Amino acid sequence: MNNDNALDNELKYLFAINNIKYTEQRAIIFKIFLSTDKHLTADELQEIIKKQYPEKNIGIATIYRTLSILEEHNLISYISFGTDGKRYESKKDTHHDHMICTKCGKIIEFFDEQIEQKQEQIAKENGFIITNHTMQLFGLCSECQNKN
Amino acid sequence: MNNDNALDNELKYLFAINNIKYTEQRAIIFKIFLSTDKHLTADELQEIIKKQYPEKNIGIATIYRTLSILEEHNLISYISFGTDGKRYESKKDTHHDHMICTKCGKIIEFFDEQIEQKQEQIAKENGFIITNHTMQLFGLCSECQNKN
DNA sequence: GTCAATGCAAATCGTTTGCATGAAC
DNA sequence: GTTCATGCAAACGATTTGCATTGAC
Repeated sequence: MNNDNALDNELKYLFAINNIKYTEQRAIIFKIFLSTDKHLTADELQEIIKKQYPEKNIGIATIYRTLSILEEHNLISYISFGTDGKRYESKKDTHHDHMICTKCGKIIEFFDEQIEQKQEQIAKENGFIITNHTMQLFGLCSECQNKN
Repeated sequence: MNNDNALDNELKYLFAINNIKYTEQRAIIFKIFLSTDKHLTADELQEIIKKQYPEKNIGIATIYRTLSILEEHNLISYISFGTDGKRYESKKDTHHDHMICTKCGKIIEFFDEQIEQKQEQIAKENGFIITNHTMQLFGLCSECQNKN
């Protein structure tokens, strides 16, 4: 399809300026992130690939390696909590933090300029340079509060 | 020693009101948390036990089980990032968040009332009830900035 | 005495690595 | 053609589990 070719060319360019060699596997993985707002584990990604590209077989090792590369180049980011592994999301949206429902797993994204500024200020006061940060509020989403 | 007995009795009481059966292993683990401000992994805990209580042998499974129980009852809390496992700390200190140096692993604790209030406000706006939260600023501590 | 906690070893889960093969430039 | 990416299977590290034994009440 034309649209797909156009997108592929965009990806080739994006990868090129990031010094990432273009391969079909990497493009597929990145396109999945562009088309969803979900926070995916490596496993879930592989499931999606099986459904969406049944003729392709992308090994789990390749998925992990690709996720690392995309993350190093700041094209995706991840959140992680407990033992359940990392969940990745595309960085097409601006930075934000997460509220996570401990009952149903729902993730709500939010952003607060004031908190961001405060974080920078606190870091500065401690002679610390922030390269990255995560903030996660755990609790119950409104639906789960009523499900008792 | 008398002091130890007094502490043990306090722990017995603390465990009792939390509905945690008192065992020597659990007491040892909890006492280590009371006597340090470090953020410990299960492994590190076992090492400390080997040194501090050479005559005791506490299995790693017991340590993990105890950590879960103490955490469920809010007597300890943990931070986790990446694949390196959870790091636990006692809750004897008030709530705080963490700055983590990605070079040397140093952890700086901090607390900001304004951020805490903002978090509550944002949660409320989303109909979300916070039970718990973590905020981690990753970057370089002042020493590591100069080590280049 | 009963039932839950422990230690041990085996199992599990997410992730990483070694290696032979295949694709990108 | 050379170099780097892939898929597979084996390795890994943190954590969990099954089970026989021990300890708490």
